[in-house]
Amino acid sequence: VEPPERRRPPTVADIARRAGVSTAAVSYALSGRPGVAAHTRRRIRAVAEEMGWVPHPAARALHGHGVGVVGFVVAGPERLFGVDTYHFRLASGMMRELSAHSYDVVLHEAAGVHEAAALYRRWHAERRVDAVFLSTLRYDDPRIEVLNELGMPAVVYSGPDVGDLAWIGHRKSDRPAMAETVDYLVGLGHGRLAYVSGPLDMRYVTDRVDAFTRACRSHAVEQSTVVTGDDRGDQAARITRRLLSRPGRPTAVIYNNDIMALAGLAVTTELGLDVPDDLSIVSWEDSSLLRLTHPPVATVSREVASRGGRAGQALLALLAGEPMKGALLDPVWLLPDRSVGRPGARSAS
Amino acid sequence: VEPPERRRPPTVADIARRAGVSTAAVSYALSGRPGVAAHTRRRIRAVAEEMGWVPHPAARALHGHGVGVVGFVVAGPERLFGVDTYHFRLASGMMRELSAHSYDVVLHEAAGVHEAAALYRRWHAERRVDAVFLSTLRYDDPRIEVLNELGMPAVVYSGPDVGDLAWIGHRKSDRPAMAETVDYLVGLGHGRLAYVSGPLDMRYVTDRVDAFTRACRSHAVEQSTVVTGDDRGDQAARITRRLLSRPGRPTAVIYNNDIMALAGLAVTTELGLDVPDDLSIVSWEDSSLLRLTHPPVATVSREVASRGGRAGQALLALLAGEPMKGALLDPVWLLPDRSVGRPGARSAS
DNA sequence: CTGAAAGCGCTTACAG
DNA sequence: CTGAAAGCGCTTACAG
Repeated sequence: VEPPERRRPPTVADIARRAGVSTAAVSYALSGRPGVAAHTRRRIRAVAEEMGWVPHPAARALHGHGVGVVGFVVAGPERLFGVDTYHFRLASGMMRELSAHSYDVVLHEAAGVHEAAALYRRWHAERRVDAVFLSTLRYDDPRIEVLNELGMPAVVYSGPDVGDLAWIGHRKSDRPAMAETVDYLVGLGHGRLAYVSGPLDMRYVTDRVDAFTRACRSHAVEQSTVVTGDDRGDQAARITRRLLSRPGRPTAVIYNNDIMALAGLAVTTELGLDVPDDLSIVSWEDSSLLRLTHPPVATVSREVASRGGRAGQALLALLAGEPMKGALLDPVWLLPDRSVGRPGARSAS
Repeated sequence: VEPPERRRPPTVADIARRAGVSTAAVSYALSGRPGVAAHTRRRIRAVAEEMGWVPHPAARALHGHGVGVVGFVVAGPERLFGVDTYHFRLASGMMRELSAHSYDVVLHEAAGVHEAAALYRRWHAERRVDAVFLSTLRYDDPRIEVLNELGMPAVVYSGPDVGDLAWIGHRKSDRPAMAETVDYLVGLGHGRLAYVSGPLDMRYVTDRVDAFTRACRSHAVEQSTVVTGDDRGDQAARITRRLLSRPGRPTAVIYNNDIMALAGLAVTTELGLDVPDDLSIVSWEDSSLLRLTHPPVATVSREVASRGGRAGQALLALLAGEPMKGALLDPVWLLPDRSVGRPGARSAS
């Protein structure tokens, strides 16, 4: 057996020599731009094909062409990596769309939005990516500023209010879905509702909180509670324990994500309470985890990967230079399941 | 509003002009190699710093230097992406290690090992990555062959039997941990054990199956069952239902991952059985999910991200040209929890 | 329509 | 120790 040597791949010069033309002719022929006769083009392409030629991206990048890479920085907090799968699912959908067009996706974790912004600067200086995707917008998000300053092509997952950057998102963020969820619970007879939220510096969280509060007020529910969570399951468990062990405990709880809902469900069961008779449980952003629990948990939104796919399409449009300002995602709604019912149904019947 | 312009970053020529030296002097000064006087070097570096110079990776790549990117292809099956978080956690640990050394990580999903091998060919031809990380080895894995043929630097997560490629892994794969787990369960009095495995084309799976079978045989347990799963929760639920509804049902089940264990736990509870009195449950590769369930589930291995970190270190060694053939990971063992107990403890007490 | 030439930003032998 | 020059693989005005 021969030693596995990295064979030197053929260059345009090799092709030019073999085809008996100049490297410029090869370049024009291969790029598909006018400048060579049709038959010359055919011949050059045949030679290139035969020699297994593939363009060297570094050489192309030197001429201002893209490097064929899109970056996605997941901005902390660090303790969530590998627990909350939300961003990975988003990335997964995005990758599928982009890789079909030969784009690679660089995934990066940053401890926070400032670290993410610093990374954008480095990526820009080193020309490592052609565009970035950005999600989970904060208030006064420093990333937006930096991207605008650098003139770095970007798609932001948010509402239509991110300055000049392109975006995808829902028309009124998560407000309509939250309002509808509260309507549904109230319609079932729930009078004491709680929302265990995510961190309040996230814009989508305050949107949900606000919609929750408004909807509860408009229905004049007996009691509405918002508890600020940190998206972690163990904290959600502690919060749930506290909520359920006080008098006038809620009859329905909405959790910010599936890990939290899972933890809430476990605590409820452990306390000897029944779901949904004693407590109805609703979650957001499910990863299909909650269809495996007993009982399965109702969730507002599931198809995270498909939203990542839409992000990928938006990025492709942007990179192709197409006019691309914003794209609305399909609205999400509560999908009821056995974790939700009329309060006290068992004891009542 | 002005269109956001991409400012032209400074080049070595800019620095040379400003410092009054040649571009060669700049290159030597910046690379840290001999060729310029110490004070010249200092001055040039100061100018570079002041101008915010960062090397253009494409230009460096043209000289045979690496592009500063490591690739990790997760090879199917597709339906698992975004559900099983194992590879993401592995990638997360790897990223942390590599990004500290300014390497980016390209994550890619492929439908299977042949698709992954094809992607390696493209990456090699396009010089997109300096090295790859490869996990979840199959039998006669085509990826190994292709990587050897291309002479592409790679670290394989496996045992020490991958030809000339570098590897990380456990000395005897997962065999010792599985054997110890069976010992532990038998020691508690379990006589009917089941292992709900992953797909049998994975080498680590057959290692676990083999160790399970041997250990059960050596203890002469009354009954040992291996059911081949596909790593999905819904299938694990069906398997568990079948296992538990037949006479002589197992008293302890080992699941191949945490999603399967979660589903198994839910089915057991739904059937009105108690964990651990009626059934003890053990899982593998937990993402901390199983510390949130009721009861929390005993798992064999948890620190997946830290193993990804070790992979990252191995890759860095390889890329630095250090002699790097193999590295052993810390052994993993069963961490008992409340999902495991003596069979029939409650009825007995 | 075609070719010779310069250039992208960096590195590296090669003379001084 | 230093500088002028060539080159990595490709692209793109610019003459013919």
